[in-house]
Amino acid sequence: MRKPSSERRAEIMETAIGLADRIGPDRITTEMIARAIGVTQATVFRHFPKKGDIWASVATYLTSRMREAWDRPGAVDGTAVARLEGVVLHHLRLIAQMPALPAILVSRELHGDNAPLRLTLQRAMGNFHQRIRALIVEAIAAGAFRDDLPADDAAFLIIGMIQSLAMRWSIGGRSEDLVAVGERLLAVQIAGFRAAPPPGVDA
Amino acid sequence: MRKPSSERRAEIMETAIGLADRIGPDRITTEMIARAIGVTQATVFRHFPKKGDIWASVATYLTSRMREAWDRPGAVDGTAVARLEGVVLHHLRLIAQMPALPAILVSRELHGDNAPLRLTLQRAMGNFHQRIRALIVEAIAAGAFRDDLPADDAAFLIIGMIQSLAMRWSIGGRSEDLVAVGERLLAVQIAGFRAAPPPGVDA
DNA sequence: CAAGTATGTCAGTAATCACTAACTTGTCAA
DNA sequence: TTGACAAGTTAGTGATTACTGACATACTTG
Repeated sequence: MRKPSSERRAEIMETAIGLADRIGPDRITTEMIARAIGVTQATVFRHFPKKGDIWASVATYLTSRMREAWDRPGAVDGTAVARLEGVVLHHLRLIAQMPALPAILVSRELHGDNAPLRLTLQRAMGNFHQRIRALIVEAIAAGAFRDDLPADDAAFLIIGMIQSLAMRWSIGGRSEDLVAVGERLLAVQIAGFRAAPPPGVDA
Repeated sequence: MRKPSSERRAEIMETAIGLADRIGPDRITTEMIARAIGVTQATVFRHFPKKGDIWASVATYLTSRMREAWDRPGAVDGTAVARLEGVVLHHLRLIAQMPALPAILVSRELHGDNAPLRLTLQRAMGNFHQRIRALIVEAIAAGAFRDDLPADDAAFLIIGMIQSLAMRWSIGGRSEDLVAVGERLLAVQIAGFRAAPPPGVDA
């Protein structure tokens, strides 16, 4: 089963991503990848000189997939709030398709060894934050969100909701419908952003 | 340097927790632990027959420390909201003291191999959720939070805020003051819970 | 003080890992 | 058709890892 290198490389990356979900990103061996594909271990090294090169490629692949999801043109119309919901739910759908994503993004395989790679990932996450923050700012300007809402922190709350939901979903047996639960939590969070300022003090 | 086994065991566990922060829970070797303590590798195995036993002990140690933080009697007085803030900030202080905590809690070392251990951790997390949920219910009853707030989901939002903040703090250089940022984010989150129901529709 | 036991070291072992060199086979263009 | 290169295999290597058994030395208790 001979394949052109580009195909084989893609196959190796996809296999690594798939295994990362079940085994854990840091525990995958080149032998496992080779076995899953149906080639010998040495073949893996023909296409990726170092094992770390696989993860570097995976990282750029994942960041591009994420950017795709964030910048999709379909999310251009509608209110800012609707677009915010669109971006968040789209990201959740991406995670549902690729459950290893959160685990890979925080793995030492990517963060521990390789400094430029770490920067790439941090920049990607930063972009996500900026995107959400911009939508929140827009929603405030449109009067949908309270005008004393700190957009920066609010964006972190949204991202936190996504991340922790994904983690819970991953550690639990994936029994729930990730997107459905996310939709519910997002509604609660957005309701809090929408509401008028708190009436008074409580202490 | 001969020590009683209980002391040595504690020393090994603390060293493992400390190394988990810098190296990553899944990458720690018995050699690293031994070296850090100043004994030979074989000594580690005298006190923990299997390497996994170290992590099992660490897990019960961590869960008990967390329970301590959640159930501290000092948090009994004050309004429900004030106690909620107390519990959250106390948990953040615990993380600041033990930065490896989030990484250990989601590591495959604890979740992948050992099924009963996984249950212990899930139960601990569940307890935390219940604790926060109960405080939210109380705050709703007291009129501090809107009465249409779903306590279950709101508790998940709080926990998500903590977890993602801890993760960001860990991956970034720990440059920020974890507790201070947490206080700020928590205020935003709670403001959303307090506010009156959203005035209208946006689409 | 003597003896037993708890703690520690020394020196391994088998398994596993990333990675390599030499050789073979498929593919495609001249 | 053939020559050249791309893709795959075989059979290793040294390094690392969790773990073990035999021996040494400190404590402690009768």
